[in-house]
Amino acid sequence: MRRADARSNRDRLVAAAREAFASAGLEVPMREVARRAGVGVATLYRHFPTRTELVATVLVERVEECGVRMRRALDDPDAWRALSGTVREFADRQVHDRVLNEALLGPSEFAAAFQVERREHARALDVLVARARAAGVLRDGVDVDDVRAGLLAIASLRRLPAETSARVIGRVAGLVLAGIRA
Amino acid sequence: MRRADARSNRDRLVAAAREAFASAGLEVPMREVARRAGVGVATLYRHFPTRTELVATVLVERVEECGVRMRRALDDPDAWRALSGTVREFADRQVHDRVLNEALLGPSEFAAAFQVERREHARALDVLVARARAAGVLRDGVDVDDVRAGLLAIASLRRLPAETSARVIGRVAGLVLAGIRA
DNA sequence: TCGGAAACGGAGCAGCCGTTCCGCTGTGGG
DNA sequence: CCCACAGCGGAACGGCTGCTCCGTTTCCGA
Repeated sequence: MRRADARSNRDRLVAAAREAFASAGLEVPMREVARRAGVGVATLYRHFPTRTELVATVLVERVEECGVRMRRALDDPDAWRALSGTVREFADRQVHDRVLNEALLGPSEFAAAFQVERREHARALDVLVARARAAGVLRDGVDVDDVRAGLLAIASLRRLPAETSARVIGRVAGLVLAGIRA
Repeated sequence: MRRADARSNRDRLVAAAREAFASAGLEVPMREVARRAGVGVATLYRHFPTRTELVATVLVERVEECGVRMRRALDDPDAWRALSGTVREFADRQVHDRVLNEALLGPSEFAAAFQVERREHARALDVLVARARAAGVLRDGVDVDDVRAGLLAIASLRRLPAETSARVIGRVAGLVLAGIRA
């Protein structure tokens, strides 16, 4: 990538991929990403030798963003607000960016690229749930696996058509929160 | 289908399709269904001109079975037991037969073939929820759309790998029930 | 028994997909 | 300014899918 045009094409590809993934899901054809970026498929493949690498590249930035929010939640002194806010943010992301959670939950082919982040995320969730339980705001018997199952359920609603998914996801998030609260 | 061998092949195809759909999901290739039935693809296509018709044929029997259970729930004098039992049965079906709910919920390509059943199902759920609310066992503000969203969430967990889905679905069902109960 | 229609099997078609090849283009160091 | 070569576009490949065509086999009534 010694030439300036190559770098600019790379940037346009990443931007096009981010946009395409967010709006059409992770399974948009490579041709479509190239088309949106206004380049040929060969150019796309020169910068990202496989589909997986393109997805991983787009996802790292989102995952980092996500880590920031998690750390902010950990700083919240109100244990219930921290946990419920995390669940709601997660649901929101599902609505506006149908891609991200695939990297953090679910046995996705991209999971391998984010092992470290996934573990960090899981540990943060452990802490949030433990603190909520210590604060007595959780229903008896609820554990972190329940919360994780709830998040997974929200995440798997991503495949619904966009018009209905926002409404359904919102309701499910409310149900999950009501279901774990004391 | 004037010949006996044709009828027997048809039966074998339906059996193979039911088995294949239940274990591998609705998207198994037609070739694979034909292979399991021990016939050629042309035979499969002669009996079921499109993939959709095959799926619909396999699903009707399940859907009817489902209607029976719904009617049984409507007869239950205990409103909470009727509703929660329905949710749990729904979750169970998701675990053991990853196909059925696609026909009853969700904007699937097969929805059209089951309009009547879907409407009946929806009305029965309306009644179950209305009775549960009248009995005072529902949390304030919970309506039938919340329950439907919960069912949809359970249904969309179907794509998880079989080992984990049973556990996750069970937990989500518990969460949903806890989330709607007073 | 026998012959024609019914039913069959599997190669083949069209249309997706991710990925690669290769001849041309246009950038930028000398 | 100029031309080597990094970088490009898009046709093409291989592999998947749902679905069709057609030569061959098999049933079954007369």
